[in-house]
Formats: sequence, structure tokens, C-alpha cells
Amino acid sequence: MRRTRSSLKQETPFEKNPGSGGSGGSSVPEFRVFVRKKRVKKTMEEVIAKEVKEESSGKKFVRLPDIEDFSYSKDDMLSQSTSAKTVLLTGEKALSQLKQTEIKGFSLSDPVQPPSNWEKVLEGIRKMRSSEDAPVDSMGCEKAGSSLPAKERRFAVLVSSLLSSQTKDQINHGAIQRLLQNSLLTADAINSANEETIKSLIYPVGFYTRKASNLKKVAKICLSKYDGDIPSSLEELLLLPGIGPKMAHLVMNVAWNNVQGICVDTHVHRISNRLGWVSRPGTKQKTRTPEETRESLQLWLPKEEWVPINPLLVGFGQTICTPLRPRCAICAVSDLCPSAFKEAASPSTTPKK
DNA sequence: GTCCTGTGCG
DNA sequence: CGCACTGGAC
Repeated sequence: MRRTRSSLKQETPFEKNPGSGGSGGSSVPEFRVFVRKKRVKKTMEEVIAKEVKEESSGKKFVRLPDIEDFSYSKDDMLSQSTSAKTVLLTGEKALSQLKQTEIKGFSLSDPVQPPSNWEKVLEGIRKMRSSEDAPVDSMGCEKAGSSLPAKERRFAVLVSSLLSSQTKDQINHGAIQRLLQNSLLTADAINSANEETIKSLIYPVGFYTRKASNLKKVAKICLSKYDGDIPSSLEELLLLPGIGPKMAHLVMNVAWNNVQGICVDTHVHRISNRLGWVSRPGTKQKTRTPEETRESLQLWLPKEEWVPINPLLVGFGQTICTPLRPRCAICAVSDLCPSAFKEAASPSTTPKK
């Protein structure tokens, strides 16, 4: 049993200097590089483990000989892929030192460069979004139970996330309200409530039958393992039925106010690839899963954009950069987009075969 | 008929 | 990977 909760008190894995907008003089540059496995049987952890020292804070630091300020956080390593890991380097000195150091069985990529013009693209999308009106305006669970005590608010956020997939915001909100009015928004109450009752209260959210069942299970787990609170780490959130990577990151963001990763859904996934913002490690191929996209995006996107990028691209994806027949003709950033007019163009220009 | 801000199963 | 789970909107 590894019930150890190494870091109940969450800290951001890496601190960014705030106020990067103002031209502060003393900011330390950060770099991320891939560490890639060559054909060696050992896992990344086995190789690096020797060098890892766990500090009391729960953060892990790597100290390699002759390298200062070389660190990675465990959160960076959550990746499912074992062939490539990312490492955060603080300071140019560390980068040059690491480049000269050989780690047996592994190769280092060049530091990941942000895609050219990404700031202009983001700006353009923001402008389009402020004029257009997309169904998504605010994340529903953001305000879920905002007037409740902290613990109950966190539970409300979790429930809201559980219900919200494939469900319109408004429907989700109504379901939460009904649960609240019936005092069924705590782990304790849901655990002892009838599943049929829950089912009828959350109707008509999508997949209400399964969600009612998941809700019961989640409440039970929260009650027995977390004293009615919700898990405070990504790993533990992912163990809950009905919580996948997308919602786990959302819950970390909103419930714990702890940005551990970008919340990537199909819109963020699709658009990031169209813009050429992400690729499979060390290649130029598109990413294949939202998880790959998340890792790739996190390599270069400044952390202050990690939260706003989701609603921004979701709205953009619903109105303009749609999955089928993207409306490149009215898109303000089509001249910066490598995929513009490339797929399934307008009806008039039916591609000849 | 097809499309959804996902997750879990085989 | 592909599909089911659900129902409403277009």
C-alpha cells in the first residue's frame, strides 16, 4: 500500500517570476529539453534515480555532477510515454552544462523553441473570440458552489466536472443546483443517498445513468480515503471512476488552485496541431492523443497561459476552427496557420480527386 | 442523419 | 483503436 501522500501541501513545480509583463531585469530564463531513451533496457527512472534526492518539501531534485540548478519535478514525469521525458532547466549555465554532460543511454534534444508568432496567433484568436459569441463563456464548474466552505466547494467542483463532460454548461449548472437544494453535494450525503434519486436529480446531463453510478462510487472513495474531501493530486484524482486526464487537470486547476498541467480537450488538441504548435517528441509529426498534446504544449507555452488557453481555443474551435470544414476564410490568423485552407475547404471549392 | 468541452471497456 | 453511453440541437 502506498498511501503515502508525499505532498499534501501543493506547490507549483517551478516558480515563474511574476510580472513578466513589466520588464524586470533579473529574470532567470528557463529551458525545457527532452531526455530520450536510446536502445537501452533500463527505464528513465532507473538511470536518473541514483541522482535523485528527495527533499522534505516533496519536490524532487536531480543533482548531476558539475551541473548547477538542474532539476525536474515529478509532475513533469507523469507522462505515460517512457521513451521521452522532459526536463526543466533553470538558467543558461545549467543548459550549457547539461549539454556537455553525457547521461548513459539517453540523448538530449535541443531546447524546445516556441513556435514562431505564437503570440500574434493567440492575440488574433483573442480578438476573434471577443467579437464572436461561442456557447462557451465560462467554465461551469469554476463557480460551482463558490459560496460554500472550502472543502465542500472542492467537492462541488469535482462533482461538476464529473457531470460536465458532453453536457451543456447550463444543464450541468441546473443539475448542481438541484443537488445543492437537496443537500446532496457532500460526499457523506451522496454516499448514503439512493442512486435513483441522484439519477433523477442530475437528469438531463449526458450519460446520467453512468454518472449517477460514478458519483456514488466517488463519494464512497472520498469518504473512506479522504475524509470526505477530494484527492489533492493528479494521480489520485485519476483513480476515481469517471475522471480522466482532462477533468483531473481541470479539478487541480479549479478546486486546488494548483496548475499542474494544461487542460486539453479535443479542441485544444485539434487546433494545436493545425497551428503546428505541438509534435511528437523530437519529430514534426502531429500528436496523436490529447495527452501527447498536453505534454508538447507544456514544453514551451508560458505557464500563465496554461489556464486561459483552454476556454480560448474551445470557443475558437466551436465557431471558426471547427473539426469539419474549418472556416479559414473568416479566420484572422489564417495567414499564420500552416493548415489554413488545407483540409475540406469551402463547399464551392470541392477538391477534385 | 450527425455532432458534441470525455471516459472506460474490450 | 473503436465503440458505447445519452439526449438534444441542427
